[in-house]
Amino acid sequence: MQTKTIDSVAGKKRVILPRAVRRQQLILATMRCISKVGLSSVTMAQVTKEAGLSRGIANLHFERKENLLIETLRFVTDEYNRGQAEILDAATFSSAAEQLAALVQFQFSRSVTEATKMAVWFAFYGEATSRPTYQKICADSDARAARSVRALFTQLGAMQEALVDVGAVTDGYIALIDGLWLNILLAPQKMTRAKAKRVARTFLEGVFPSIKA
Amino acid sequence: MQTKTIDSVAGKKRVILPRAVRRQQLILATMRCISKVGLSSVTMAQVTKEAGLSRGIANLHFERKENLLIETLRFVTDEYNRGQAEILDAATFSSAAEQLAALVQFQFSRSVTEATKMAVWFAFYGEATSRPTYQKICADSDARAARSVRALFTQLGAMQEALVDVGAVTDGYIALIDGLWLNILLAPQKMTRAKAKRVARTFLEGVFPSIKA
Amino acid sequence: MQTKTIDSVAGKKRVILPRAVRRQQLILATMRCISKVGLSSVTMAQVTKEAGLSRGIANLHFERKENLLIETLRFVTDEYNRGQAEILDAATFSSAAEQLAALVQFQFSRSVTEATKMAVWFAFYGEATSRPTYQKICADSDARAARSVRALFTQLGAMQEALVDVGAVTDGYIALIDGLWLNILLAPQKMTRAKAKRVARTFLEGVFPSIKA
Amino acid sequence: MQTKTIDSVAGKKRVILPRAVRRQQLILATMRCISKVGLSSVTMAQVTKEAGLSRGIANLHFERKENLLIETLRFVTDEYNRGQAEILDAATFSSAAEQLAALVQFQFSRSVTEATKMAVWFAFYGEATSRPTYQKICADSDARAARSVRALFTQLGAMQEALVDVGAVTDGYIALIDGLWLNILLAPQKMTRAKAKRVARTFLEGVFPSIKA
DNA sequence: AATGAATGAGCTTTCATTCAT
DNA sequence: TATGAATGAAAGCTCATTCAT
Repeated sequence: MQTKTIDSVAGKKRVILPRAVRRQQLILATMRCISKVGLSSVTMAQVTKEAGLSRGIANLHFERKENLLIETLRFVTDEYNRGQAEILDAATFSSAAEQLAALVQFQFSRSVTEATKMAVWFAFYGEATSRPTYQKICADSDARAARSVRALFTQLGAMQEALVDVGAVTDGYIALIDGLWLNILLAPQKMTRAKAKRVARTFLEGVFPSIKA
Repeated sequence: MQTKTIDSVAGKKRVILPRAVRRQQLILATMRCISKVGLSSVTMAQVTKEAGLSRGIANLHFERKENLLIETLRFVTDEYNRGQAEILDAATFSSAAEQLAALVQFQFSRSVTEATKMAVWFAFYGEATSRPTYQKICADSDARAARSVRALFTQLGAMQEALVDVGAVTDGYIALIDGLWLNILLAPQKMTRAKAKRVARTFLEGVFPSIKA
Repeated sequence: MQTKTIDSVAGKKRVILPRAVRRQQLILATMRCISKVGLSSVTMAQVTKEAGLSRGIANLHFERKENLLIETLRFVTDEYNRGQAEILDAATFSSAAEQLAALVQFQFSRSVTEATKMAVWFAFYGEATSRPTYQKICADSDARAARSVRALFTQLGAMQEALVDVGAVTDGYIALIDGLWLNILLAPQKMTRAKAKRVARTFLEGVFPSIKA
Repeated sequence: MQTKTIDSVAGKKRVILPRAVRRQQLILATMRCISKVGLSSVTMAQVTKEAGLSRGIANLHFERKENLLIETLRFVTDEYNRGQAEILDAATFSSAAEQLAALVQFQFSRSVTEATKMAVWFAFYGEATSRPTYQKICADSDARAARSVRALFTQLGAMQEALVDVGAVTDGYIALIDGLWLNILLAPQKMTRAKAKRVARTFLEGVFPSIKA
């Protein structure tokens, strides 16, 4: 509704902050809104209210709603990719098996699987078919993620007695993770993080028996 | 195709058709629209135009847009569940292994994985978090699908030498299929139906060695 | 996605009228508004209110505000050109001199010089430089008007003893009329229609002495 | 030109210049903008950008957009009136006829008829009906201009054999000039300055035969 | 005096819904 | 039933204006 309400009563002080800070405030608010009302119902008014900022600020920093949404998707994918890279590119692990364990741990960490993020993730997946920009960002992120997983699997495969089809296994693993995330999103009480981790580990142990404790 | 016939019947002025026919015309048009422009951008005008019908007819048959969307989701999930049930409830298979093969075949059949349907499917998944109605329909459908898969897996598990954690395997398989569908949707040229079937079969053969030809 | 709550407040009876009627209602309302508040301040809300119609109807019939404005300009120029053509193309006059008198009479008729129309006319002239579409409509209208005036002047010129530079006279006459209109618009109490007619006639009599009664 | 010097002085950061200089920078920028995009589309952002100044400076020097526009109109009318006065009030001419020639020369000088100025002029005329302030400035300027023209015509009229209706001639001449300016603005390639001067001179020679060379 | 980030009123436009035909 | 003109709430966006720096 249009009524001049409570907001104006508060008589907020005008604060000036760096561009990057404002942008992140808005992106985080956007994530919360998408999670709350869905991508198709988010409005700029909601987002700015959620961020505790004025109506005009989003346009000041992102120009168009579309840009804010794209940056939000980028934020989520970048964050995930950075996290995964930290594990897979790290030299701190004594073995590939250990790295694998860390990967599973990360993929189903509270931070990665928190409802807000999962919701954002799948909200954009759902629109990706019809939005080339979303499509590209998702595809690029997926490809990057897959590449480093494949590298790890190649290492592990070399250690196995039997021949492993690394390509197929990578595809399968990636799909499995995506599917588990979807289940966590849709039925969090049925698919817990612990359960998901167990399923993922079972899959991996089936393929790479050597990693079994 | 059936729709063709229906469409061709539709003339220019005031053709009166059974309620069910009109509803299906609109639902199919909605699916095409969602696939084309995304769930968040579909408009009633688009849908009715796509269906070759008048602006007002959607409200006549569905009352609200929301209802049309819900019915569209129901249409897709029901169709899938009916198809899966046909296979899993059938007495025509000589063995559980054969039934499993048919299941995989079905899940990655052209009909099930066609872009339009996948797009609709994930469009609604993306909104499910924030829409209890979508959530429920998706959850119910998933549960039904999982139940019959689990039944089949239980049968197969009994035939194995080693003990199989049927629950975990079912969860894993369901997740794997969902993930593969997602990949087919997002990168169809990278994840083909053939590849997806191979990945699914590999997963199953890992768990149920007895099904290997 | 847009969701709408159903709250039908008691209101005006919904009347359905032909497209052409609605368009004209809106164009006339636009003219009144331009005259009242100026081209740069007209809003769609004002126009529809002035027309006694709903907020959405202008977009229904003109799609964009810009189109409504263009059609308004067209309406005014067409009406003028039609009126002028009626006089200059008419076979009902016994002499060119008579026709000339009728032209002056028309150009400063109450209908042509009414404040609303003059305001619209010059409002668009003022924007024409920066709007190719306005520019073109104005230029086309002017050219059409000039052509038939020139034809008449050519006839009259042939009847004169001295040589008349018809081109220059036409340009001068057209400019004079435009200037008089401008004065009528800006200072209606100083430049009356009667005065303007006298000035125009004096100009013409200076050039074509034969028309003097 | 003077502005150039001013502009080149303007560096990058916090150059402080006299109030009058800043105001003129902004007024000139406003004129260019009006000519480019039209009065109804000028924004403060555009103007300050055109002037190469910061967003906030216009408000600092003019308080409101409306004031800047009014000052712009004043600038244009004052400049014109000063120029015309220089000629008509001058004691340097040996005859009224010579003065008349100089007036025509001035009125269609490059400086007076340059596109930017003509555009500004008619942009404000177009809005004058609905804006008392514009209306008044235009009317005052017109009256001042008319007064001195009338004085000159009175002189010339006294030198004629036949009786001249000075009032009507002045009105006619003023209207003619306005109309010619309008034509120069709307169709500069059809109505050149030279042509306009010829038309004006022809008008004057018709009224004051004595001025003919 | 000068800057530009921040604000929010108000604009155009979209579109689900209603309803006369 | 069926149509599409009409409605108006609500969305995105613009931009004059304010004000901390």
